[in-house]
Amino acid sequence: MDERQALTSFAALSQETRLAIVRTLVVAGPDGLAAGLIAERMGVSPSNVSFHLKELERSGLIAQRRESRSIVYSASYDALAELVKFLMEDCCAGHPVIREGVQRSDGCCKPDPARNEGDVVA
Amino acid sequence: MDERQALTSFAALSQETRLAIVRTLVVAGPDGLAAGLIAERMGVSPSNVSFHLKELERSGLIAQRRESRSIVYSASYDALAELVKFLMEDCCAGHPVIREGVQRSDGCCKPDPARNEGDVVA
DNA sequence: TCCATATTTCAATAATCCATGAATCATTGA
DNA sequence: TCAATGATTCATGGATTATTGAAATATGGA
Repeated sequence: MDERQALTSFAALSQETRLAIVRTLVVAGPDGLAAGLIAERMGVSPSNVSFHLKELERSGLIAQRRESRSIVYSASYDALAELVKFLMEDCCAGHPVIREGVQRSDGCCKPDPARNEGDVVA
Repeated sequence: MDERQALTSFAALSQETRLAIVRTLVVAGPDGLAAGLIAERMGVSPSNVSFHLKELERSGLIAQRRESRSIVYSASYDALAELVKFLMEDCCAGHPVIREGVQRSDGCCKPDPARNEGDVVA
């Protein structure tokens, strides 16, 4: 991920509705959600959600596909991972303290003892 | 980190000059850099850098201290780690795929065998 | 105290972003 | 083809953000 894309990704995530959309789509999974459903869940107008969805798509954080009459949006897991990576690398570059802080506190980066071979960290 | 702070942090990082400042301060380390030096390195006017520094401080990503005539800014590693964590948790919540992607590709989350006890973390 | 340095604050302007509602486009089924 | 559905686009107005240069504030040394 280049800086330009990171900037637009950060901009995309800096708006309440858009952050909520991304969180919702991440939870929704690869099947995604139709624009109308998203608008309903967010409690915003169709044209407004369309505006934000376009912004998110421009950043690459979500993808769209047409499905009959609906346009279905889904989270781009790759882009999200790339963004985390970008942030981590910038941080790690200067100070390992940060990545340690991340690894330590939430279990997200900690190797899960329950998981077996094929684990990423191993 | 609550959502409100994540939003302002993303907003802070969504501006080219500010992202550059953060990267520079992370590399600079805990000693930080004086505002004037930052302005010089970024190639922007003192008043403009002051505007952006205030924005970054408001988000909590950097901290300031006075040192004689200078005001010295430094990266807030805690806040940066919290932000990465926020992004990771939101991602991980819905899809482990993302954290896997992050862990796998850059070695940032991999424990470094070369490092020995007494490293920053200890 | 007076001056120079380092930085911020302020005011004004330009630029960008967000919300709204009307109009338009694409798809489906009668 | 016509009407209905689902969604986007467009134009507008209001709000926030960014840039600039001048003025103000704080510190340290002569």
